[in-house]
Amino acid sequence: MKQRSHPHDEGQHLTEQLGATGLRLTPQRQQVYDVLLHKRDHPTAEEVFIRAKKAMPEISHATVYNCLDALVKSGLARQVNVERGATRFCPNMIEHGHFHCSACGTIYDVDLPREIPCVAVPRGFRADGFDVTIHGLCADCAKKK
Amino acid sequence: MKQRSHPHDEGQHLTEQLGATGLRLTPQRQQVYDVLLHKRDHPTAEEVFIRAKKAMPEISHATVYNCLDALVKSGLARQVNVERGATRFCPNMIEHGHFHCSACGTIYDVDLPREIPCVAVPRGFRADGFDVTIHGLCADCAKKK
DNA sequence: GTCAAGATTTAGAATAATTCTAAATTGATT
DNA sequence: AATCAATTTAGAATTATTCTAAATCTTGAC
Repeated sequence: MKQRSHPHDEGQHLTEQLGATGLRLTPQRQQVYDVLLHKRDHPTAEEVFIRAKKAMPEISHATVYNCLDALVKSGLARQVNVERGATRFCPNMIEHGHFHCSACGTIYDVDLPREIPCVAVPRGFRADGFDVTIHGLCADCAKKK
Repeated sequence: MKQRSHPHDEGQHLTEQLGATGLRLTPQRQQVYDVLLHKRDHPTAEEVFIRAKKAMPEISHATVYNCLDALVKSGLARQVNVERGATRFCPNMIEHGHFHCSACGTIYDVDLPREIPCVAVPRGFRADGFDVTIHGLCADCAKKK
C-alpha cells in the first residue's frame, strides 16, 4: 500500500480523468484531491475546506464544493452518502437494497440476492446491519438518453 | 405484498418495537409511521412533515425529526443515507465498502468479498456502480460497552 | 501575440436541512 | 392530586449546501 505515487504521473492521471469528463485540472482541484489523499478519514466538505486553506489560503467554500463535485463526476473520489441534501426514509425493513437514479434522483427498492457473502469486518468490530445502494439510470431516464 | 395489516396488530407491534428501545408509542409517532407506510417513495423529513400535517395539522417540524429518529432507533424504519448531516468524501476508488460506527461516527474502509453476486435491477435500468455500508460498532466502541 | 468565448474562482448572500431551547403538555406513578 | 420523566411545540439557531455576479484564467481562432 503505497501512499504517494510519482508526482508527475499523478498530475497526468488527474488531467486525463478530469478531461474525460470535460473538466480541467486546476490548482484548486489538485489541492482538494491532495487533501483527500493525504488523510483518508472521509472528511466532510467543511473539513476539506479547512485543510485545503492551510496550503492555499484564498481558496473559497464554493470552490471546494465545486472541486469535490468535479472529482466525484470524473471518478476520482466517491461521496459516501447516497446524495447530498436531505436524508430520506423508508419503512421497508425486509432486506433490500436501493437503486438511486443519477438523472432523476428517484430511489427504488431492489431485491438483494439470497446469498449475501459475508464481509470481513476488522477484528473487534461488531456489525449489525448493512445498506447496499446501486447507482445508475432508471428505465425512464435510460430511455431518454 | 400486503400493504396494510390489521390495525390492532400494528399498534401492538409499534408499541413493542418502540418499547424495546425505551420509547413510547405516541399519536405523532403513529402518524409519522403511517405516512412512511402509505407512500413508499423514500420521502425526506420535510416531505413527511408536509404529509403528516394533513392528518395532524399541529404537528411540528421538530417532532417529525424526533419521530423519525425514534422509528429508526427502534428498527421500524431505515434512513437511506449513511448518516444525517454533512456528506463525506473518499478518494479510494478501489472496490471497497464502508463501516460506519454508530457510536463514534467514524467511517472505516472495509474490504468486500471477491465474489459479488450480481443484484437484479429492474428491467431497463442501467446500473453503473454500487455502495455497501455496514453499520455497527468499531473495536474501540464495542469494548467500551 | 491578441482577442473572444467559455470555464473557473471568489466573496458573500441565499436557501435548505437539521438541531437546539425553553415552555407547555402528556402520561404514568405515587 | 402531586410528581417525575418523556414528549411536543414554536421558533430561534446552527449547519450544510447552492446560488450569484463579478473577476480571473485558459484555450483556441485569428
